[in-house]
Amino acid sequence: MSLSHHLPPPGDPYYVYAPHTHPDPQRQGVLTLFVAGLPDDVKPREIHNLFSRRPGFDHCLLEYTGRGNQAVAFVSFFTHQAALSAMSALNGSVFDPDTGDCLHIELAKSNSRKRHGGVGVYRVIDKRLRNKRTGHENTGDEGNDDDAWCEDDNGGSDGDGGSEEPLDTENDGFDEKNGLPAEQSSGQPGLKQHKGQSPSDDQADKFSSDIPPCSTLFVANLGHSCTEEELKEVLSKHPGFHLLKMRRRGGMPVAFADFMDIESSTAAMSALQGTVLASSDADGLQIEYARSKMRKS
DNA sequence: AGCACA
Repeated sequence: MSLSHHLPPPGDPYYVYAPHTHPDPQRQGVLTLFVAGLPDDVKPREIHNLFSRRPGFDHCLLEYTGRGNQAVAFVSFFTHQAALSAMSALNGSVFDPDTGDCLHIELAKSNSRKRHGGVGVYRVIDKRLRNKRTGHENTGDEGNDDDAWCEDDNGGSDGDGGSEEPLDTENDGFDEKNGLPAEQSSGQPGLKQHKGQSPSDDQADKFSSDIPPCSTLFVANLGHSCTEEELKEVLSKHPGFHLLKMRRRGGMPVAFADFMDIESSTAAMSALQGTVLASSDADGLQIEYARSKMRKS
């Protein structure tokens, strides 16, 4: 085992020694996540609220499959890395603390088509059959608008590779009691344990980020005693990291971390969001895209 | 909540 030939060229700070792990070459570049493990009474806004907070979020689609009383979702991101980051952040997290339902997330087989109208926030496809005896028809007449706009526009003559609607049916091998390691929580922030009330559903995504993706990150909520070296130590573990600049304007210090590209900054942000440093005062790092890119050298 | 450097 000779790992030494991976050594970076001496004196090249821009060298990326881990050009991003891509466990599945087939699905490299896929922008859409397949989300299973959802309860049958999941609402499209819940999916939207959850994923729209993730950096690089583009759009989502909830589909009530006719099978197994379960719904699946397709969540698309602007970059493949953003999709991977969201997947690692949310996969395995408890979606409903009441029932213990866990999210199962993987890369979709193909990208979800973007909603071209642009009017609706999220898309819904309801394939639930009313004639089938389900005994679980809890959303039958609550006046919900889940089936308001079931889109079925397969007039797809768009020359983008013929991406069809991702109709996955082989992914529902997730029984509610199939061996889900309940203690697989590897320190994931996971979901908040709101039971009785969902947090201001339709407006929650207003808090996410109206800041467009940038290859420079804005890092806040640093401890008073945080040093540039401490932060750089953490950042430099992430591919594409260039350099760090710290500022302290009276109060708490803030920092700007520049990356090679938006994919790198997005991945690092997702990975480091909320990280508690030794110098942290309260909570962890708060990272956003910077409003402007760091000036080049 | 706090976003500079040119």
